[in-house]
Amino acid sequence: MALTREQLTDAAVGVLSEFGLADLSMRRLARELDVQVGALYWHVKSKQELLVDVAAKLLGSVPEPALPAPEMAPMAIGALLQQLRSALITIPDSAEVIQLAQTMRPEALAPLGWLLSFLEHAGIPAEQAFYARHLLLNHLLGSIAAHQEARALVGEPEAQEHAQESGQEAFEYGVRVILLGLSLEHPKNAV
Amino acid sequence: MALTREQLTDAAVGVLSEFGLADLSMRRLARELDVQVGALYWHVKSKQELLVDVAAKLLGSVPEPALPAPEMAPMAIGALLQQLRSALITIPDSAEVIQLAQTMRPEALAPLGWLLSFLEHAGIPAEQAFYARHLLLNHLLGSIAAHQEARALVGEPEAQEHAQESGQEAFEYGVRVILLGLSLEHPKNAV
DNA sequence: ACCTGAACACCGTTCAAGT
DNA sequence: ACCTGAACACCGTTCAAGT
Repeated sequence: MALTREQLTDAAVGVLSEFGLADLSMRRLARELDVQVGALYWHVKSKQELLVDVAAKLLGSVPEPALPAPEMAPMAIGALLQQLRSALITIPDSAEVIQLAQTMRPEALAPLGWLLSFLEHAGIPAEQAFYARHLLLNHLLGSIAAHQEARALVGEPEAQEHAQESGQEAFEYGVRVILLGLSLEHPKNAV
Repeated sequence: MALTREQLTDAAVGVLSEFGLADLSMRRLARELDVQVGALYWHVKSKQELLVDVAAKLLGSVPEPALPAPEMAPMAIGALLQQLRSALITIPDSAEVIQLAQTMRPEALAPLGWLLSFLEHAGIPAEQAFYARHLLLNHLLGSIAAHQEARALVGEPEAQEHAQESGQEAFEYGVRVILLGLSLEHPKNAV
C-alpha cells in the first residue's frame, strides 16, 4: 500500500540514529523505502520540512511535566533539561536537527514551549525569559554536540567512558551556573 | 604566477562574506580563481581544512588583550566576547564556521585560548574553566546564529532594525547572567 | 491520489598525465 | 612544483507522464 508521511519520518529517524545526518539523504531514504526519489516530494515539501518532523519525533518521548509552584520552577527547569538531554544524547547530530527545526518552525517543538512557560512562571519578564531560554538551549545543544564529537574523535574505549561522564558533568555545571545567574539577575523572584 | 594558499583562503572568506556558506563550494572557488577544482587540492587537503583557515582569518582581526589583574578578569572577558561578536556578526554563517574549526583544530583559534586563560586567571580551576568557556562560546555563537537567522527571515526594514538591537541586547543579557552565575559558583574568587 | 522516469544543476575528492 | 582533464560517486528538486 501507499507510503505515508509517518513512514517517511520513521525511516529518516532510523537512518539518523544509525548513521548520522551526513548519510540522511532523500535518495537514501527512497532506496530504503523502495520508491523513486520523486515520490518523497509528494509527502513532504522539502528535506528541511522532513527534518522538522524528525526533530518533533525525537522530542516526542519527553513527557509534559506539570506546571510547578513558582518556587519549584528552577528544579522543574533542570529536570526538563535533563529529560531533553536524555532524549537526544544517543542520536547522532540531534543538536543540529533540533536547531534547524527550532528556527524553521518553533511551534513544532512543544517541550521547548514548556521551557519558556516555566521561566515566565518563575517570574522572569517575557522578553528576558526568551533570552534565558536561548541561553539554556544553546547550552543544552552545544554540550550535546561537543559530547558527540568527543565520542567520534577518540577511539580508545577508556577515553570513551571519560567522555561519557565529563559530558554529563559539563552539562550539569552549565545548567547550575545559568540558573544561579538568573537568580541574581532577577532577584525579586524565585529563580 | 602560481596560486597560493593565502589567495585561496581570501577567496573563500570573500564568498562566505558575500553569499554565505551554502554558496561556498570548492567548484565555485575554482571558477573564481580561474583554475580547475583539482588544483585546490594541491594547496589544501580538504574543504574542512580550508574552513579552518577561514575561521582563523575571521578571528585574525581581534587584537590580543593584555592579561588583566584577577579582579578585572570578568570585565576583560566581557570585552573580549564583545570583540569576537563584532568580528563575526557581519559574516553570514560565521558561527558555524567557527564551531567547525574549534572542534577540528582548537589551537588554530588563538582568541579562544585567551578566553580560557582569562577564566583561569580569575581563579576558576582548569577543568571548570573549560566548561565555563564552552558555556560562553555556545552563547556567543548561538546568539550570532540566531541574530543572522532573524535578519534572513524577515524582509521588513523596520523589523531588521529591531533585530539589530535585540540581538545585541540578548547577547549582553546572556553574558551578564553567565558571569553572575560563575561568580556564585566560584565564590572564593573574583569572577 | 500516489508514483515513475528522467532530467537539471549541482556537490567533494582523486589521480594519471602534463608542463 | 603546480596544474589540467576527466572521472567517481554522490546530492536536492522538479515535473510530465503514468496508474
